[in-house]
Amino acid sequence: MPNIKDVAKHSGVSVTTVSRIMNNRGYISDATRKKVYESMETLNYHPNEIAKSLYTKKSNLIGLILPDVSIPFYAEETKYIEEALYMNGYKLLLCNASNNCVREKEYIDMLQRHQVDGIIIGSHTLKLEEYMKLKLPIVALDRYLGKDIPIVSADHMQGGYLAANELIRCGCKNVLQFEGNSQVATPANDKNFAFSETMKKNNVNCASIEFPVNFFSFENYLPFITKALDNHPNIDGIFAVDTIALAVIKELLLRKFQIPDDIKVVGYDGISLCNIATPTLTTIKQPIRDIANSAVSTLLYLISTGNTMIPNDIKLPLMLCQGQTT
Amino acid sequence: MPNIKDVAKHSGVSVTTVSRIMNNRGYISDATRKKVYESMETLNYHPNEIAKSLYTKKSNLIGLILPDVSIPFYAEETKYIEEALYMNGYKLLLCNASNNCVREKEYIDMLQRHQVDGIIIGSHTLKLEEYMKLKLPIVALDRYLGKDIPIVSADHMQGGYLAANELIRCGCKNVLQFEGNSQVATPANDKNFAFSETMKKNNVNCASIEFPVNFFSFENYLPFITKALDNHPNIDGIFAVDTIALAVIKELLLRKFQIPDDIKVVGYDGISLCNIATPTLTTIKQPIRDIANSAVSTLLYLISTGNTMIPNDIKLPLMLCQGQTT
DNA sequence: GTGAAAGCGCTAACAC
DNA sequence: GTGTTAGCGCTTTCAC
Repeated sequence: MPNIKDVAKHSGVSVTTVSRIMNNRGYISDATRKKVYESMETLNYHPNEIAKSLYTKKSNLIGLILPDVSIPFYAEETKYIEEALYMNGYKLLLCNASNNCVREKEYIDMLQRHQVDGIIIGSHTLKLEEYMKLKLPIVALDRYLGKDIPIVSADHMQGGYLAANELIRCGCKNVLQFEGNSQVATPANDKNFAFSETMKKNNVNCASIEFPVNFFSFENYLPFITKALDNHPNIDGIFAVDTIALAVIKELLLRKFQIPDDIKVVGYDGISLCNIATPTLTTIKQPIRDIANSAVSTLLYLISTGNTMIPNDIKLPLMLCQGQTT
Repeated sequence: MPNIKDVAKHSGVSVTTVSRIMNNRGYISDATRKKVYESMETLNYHPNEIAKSLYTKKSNLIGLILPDVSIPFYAEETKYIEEALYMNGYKLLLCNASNNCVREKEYIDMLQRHQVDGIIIGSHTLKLEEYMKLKLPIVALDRYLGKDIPIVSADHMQGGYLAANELIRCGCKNVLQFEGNSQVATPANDKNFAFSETMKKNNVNCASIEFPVNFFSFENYLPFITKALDNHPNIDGIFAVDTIALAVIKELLLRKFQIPDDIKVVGYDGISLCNIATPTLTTIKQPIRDIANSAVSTLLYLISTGNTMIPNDIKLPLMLCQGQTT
């Protein structure tokens, strides 16, 4: 691989000049510029970002730590984050922490060694101190990682309210919600609080079932759901995140329930699959793209201000997406 | 951030000694080793991989170029690739080419500038020459990128055969398959060939419909599917990749078909959602994890041998996953 | 307008 | 066992 010296030699100028041309700094005569560009072309020169990073102390790399990209919600989030970073000249180092604290710690360490300019974290298996002692710019995706670490998330209070209202509108009197685990420190738990509060205010019976921590695999859902439905035979409305809602619907259809006649279902997240499922799922859609964009712009802001200006937490509005389950 | 010099000074040794300790090279007395480790701890030292990479000419970074991580199949593939890389001490730079040749070209250029040690490519929007002129180790994921670029994929001939046989077993006499676009140079097209050949041999009528290029968004599927079903009213079996199969099922149920009584459906890919859909989809499951592992080990092999030993293409076996649609 | 040279943080001869 | 030093490919100050 040719380097800047080769280009300089080939075009008969100094490395300084080549560097200036690459970075558009200082005055360069058109003749020189042209000559150098030609040399780059013929030599098939690719500037070495690593050498540049070493000097400038800027890698243009951003780490993204998630529990698991293969979960549809995270997969979509990742896509939009990558896109927003790309638009701003940054590249994405993807880390699947797999809800494993050893791995999450190793990833954070690795990202630091690789001199990433910042980290977006949507996982949370470590102690708050671990996050707070990092000297890097960090943005949390829907997680409470500690004081002074800005959070970007949907406005889950509003989300829970929207879900509750949809079931109330449909005349439900006896509902069941599947909650995320309350141990996980995430604003997303607000949706369940808002949901049951709204139900209470409207005199609707509301039972809640908490999912175990890190219960992400589809195979695990069904037995858990079966038991929940057995224990709550008289419900007429259900609220759960999309993937669980889809599994619930599956079980309900097996039990010969008519949806939405006998029982209504409202999902949460708004992953693309809701539209392709049968029946299509009524769901509260998180603004995945806006969340990604906000997370990226917040992080870039932190980077540009040297991580000293702490921006406010950001809460983005959700939307009801009407499907065939209500 | 402290550097190797600071550690050396703090522990009263030379940078060489510190470097040796970090890399476990040469003889070091236990006392020195202990002293240095302590200094690292107290200074909160993180070795700078960028400086190391500059010297060693090895970044331990691997680029992954895909059309779109948010597509479930790619999302799962990405997860396993990341995992396999992590196990081998490599990190993943994720690139969504979005079926856009300008972006794909920019990504390849960017990955080269960042000195990645290799690239896994599951996209294909550029000319073969563009891939072949790269001096980097490359592995193609289910794409023909050019001579001497090894391909890892499922054995799609077998896959198409399995799909056909399942429909034949169920007594189908008049089937329809949705094909990927034949313009895209991928071994995956083999499945459609094998499918129709097997049908022919068994005297089953087989119509084929080709999807437009880069037709990935769920919203686009339905009108296309509607038209296809209108044009083929008397079919009793359908073969399509999972996401399309799910959309087809949706439309069939809308038309009051009984599945599988009136019509059988076989999917392809075996994404996790097949199990959670209602009815669960019978599908030909690609060995996503094995593909990821093979792609990574092939790439690491190329890297270790200096990209000179061209390994054979790898074709991995698929499996029928029985669901409720056949 | 252009060049010489120092230095970013690390590794690896080579010396002792 | 440990230290001195050149150099990886780039940017930037300072000099002309």
